[in-house]
Amino acid sequence: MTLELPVLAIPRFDLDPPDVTAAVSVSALLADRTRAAILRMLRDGPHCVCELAAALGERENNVSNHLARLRDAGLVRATRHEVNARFLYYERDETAMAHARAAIDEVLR
Amino acid sequence: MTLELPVLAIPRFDLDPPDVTAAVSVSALLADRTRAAILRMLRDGPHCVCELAAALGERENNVSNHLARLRDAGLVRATRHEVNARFLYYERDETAMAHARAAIDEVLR
DNA sequence: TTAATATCTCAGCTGTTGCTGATATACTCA
DNA sequence: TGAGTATATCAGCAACAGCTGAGATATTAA
Repeated sequence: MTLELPVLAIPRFDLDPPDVTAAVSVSALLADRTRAAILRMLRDGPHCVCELAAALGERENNVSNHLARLRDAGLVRATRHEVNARFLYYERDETAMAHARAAIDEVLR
Repeated sequence: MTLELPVLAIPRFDLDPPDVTAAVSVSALLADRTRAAILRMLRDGPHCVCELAAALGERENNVSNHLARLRDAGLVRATRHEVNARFLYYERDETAMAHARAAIDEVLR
């Protein structure tokens, strides 16, 4: 398969810059091993901070910080456990996740 | 819709950390407005550095730097124009783009 | 060959981001 | 109520990434 170039080399200087702010915000969140792993782990169901921290070998306050970033972005939310309310279980907001995916797809598709 | 939590609050400390290195690398590339916009613009066909720089309001050496990052990652490649070989036209490697998308989908899906 | 254009490379500065350590809050159980 | 557990918050430090400015290479046209 061969490259399709304009017949004459006449650069166009009237092109509009695409709006990629949504994709960039989401990517910045995913561009960290801890946050990406958290989102991947929450695919399989809710987890509390101590479970995530243990699995990732990270300190809990560190994981908590990253969860705060994801919470601020609306990608996850927390619920206290009914039986033992000292555990905060985090789960993904699947609607927000779908939007995030769509924003990145707009660039990569 | 209600949150599905374990009946008893018994944290699991035997969970495996997911491998998210591919998704993190791609996201780091997308987490920059210039690079994301370049990839989006190249969706519509090849462009030379000066076109991309003009559309984005960025300096050409800056855009060239970002293109080098995308090239090193295998996401784009460059070809000199047949008629006027001083223009380097960049195009996406759609196979690499598909892999990038799959890596991110593994986290967001 | 010389001048101009298009692109690349890189050192140095700077703003951003993640981690650490300390402290605060919330909940449970004795 | 007090001790212990789970989580949150935040200031300060260190590492990293992007931009600038300068200089190099490649191609074309005069």
